[in-house]
Amino acid sequence: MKQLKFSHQLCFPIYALSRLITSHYQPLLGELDLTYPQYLVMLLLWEHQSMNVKTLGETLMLDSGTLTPLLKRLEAKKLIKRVRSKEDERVVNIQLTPQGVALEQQAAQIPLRLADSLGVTPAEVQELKDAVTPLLYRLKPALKC
Amino acid sequence: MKQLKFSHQLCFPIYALSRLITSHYQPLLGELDLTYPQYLVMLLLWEHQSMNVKTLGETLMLDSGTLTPLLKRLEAKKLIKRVRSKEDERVVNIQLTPQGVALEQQAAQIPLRLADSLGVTPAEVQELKDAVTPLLYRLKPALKC
DNA sequence: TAAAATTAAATTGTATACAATTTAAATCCA
DNA sequence: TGGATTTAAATTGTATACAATTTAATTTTA
Repeated sequence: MKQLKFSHQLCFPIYALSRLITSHYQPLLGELDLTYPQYLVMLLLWEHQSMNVKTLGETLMLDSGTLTPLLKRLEAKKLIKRVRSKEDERVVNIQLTPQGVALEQQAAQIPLRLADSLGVTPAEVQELKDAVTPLLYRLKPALKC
Repeated sequence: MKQLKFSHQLCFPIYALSRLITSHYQPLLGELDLTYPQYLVMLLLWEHQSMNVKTLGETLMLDSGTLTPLLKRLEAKKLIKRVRSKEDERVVNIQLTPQGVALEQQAAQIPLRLADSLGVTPAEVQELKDAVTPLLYRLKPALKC
């Protein structure tokens, strides 16, 4: 059945490439004792200082079922604090601790080291981003979240 | 720190798009009681009849820690059989049951229905595959597996 | 305004992923 | 040939993902 041939599948290369890139991050992030999703959260906090769980979830396209335990692990490592909002008790704000702020210095070289590990040129990176990003944000509204 | 800006990250769009596409597969695969990685295994078996765990792992870039429990679940659903090779007792061959063979008919419309769900044109699909696939197979040898 | 509906997190349960180790079988080679 | 090495799966343990439900707080609205 031609349409079910494995090599015809679009999705597999994206699924496999995602895991492959993550595996290249792993030794770099391991030096900081972070996983890749934890690193994404830290990137957002370094940029925005404080975000709540809902906003983190919208940006990363992850739900509270994934984020709550992940954030508890970052809290256990003393990189963040989880603070319930005074104005709206349903909301939990995530803030960096001094250790969380300080970790940014150690992370500074990761993007360059990752590109080196992958052996990709800036042009290739841009081409790939240009191919993937529009589809991602066109599809995103279709999600329930 | 400019290089750590979230919007500059290459990897996130690929990571998020992979999960987003999988979420579009989910309702279609749910009709067959399959997950996306289980569907990938079934695609390979429909094409090749029999594959061992190692070959499945090389093709899907998954290790036995992922595949062994996944294959046990497919076996519990009576879609496959796990048969230890007579020639080499270390090898486990995966074979389709009659139910596993029959499921291909029910899966026939999934690729078209997925493309419809994503709202992508064949040209867009091809462009994306062309951007992703070369990098995937260039990076693959760097993996230990 | 008080019950109904909505919202934000947390919780529960299932299924990947993957590192690291273990087990058992096959192969190497001194 | 027989111990050392290698190989294929399985196992163990940790960390995502995500559907579905629950809990608690806020907002809507009759």
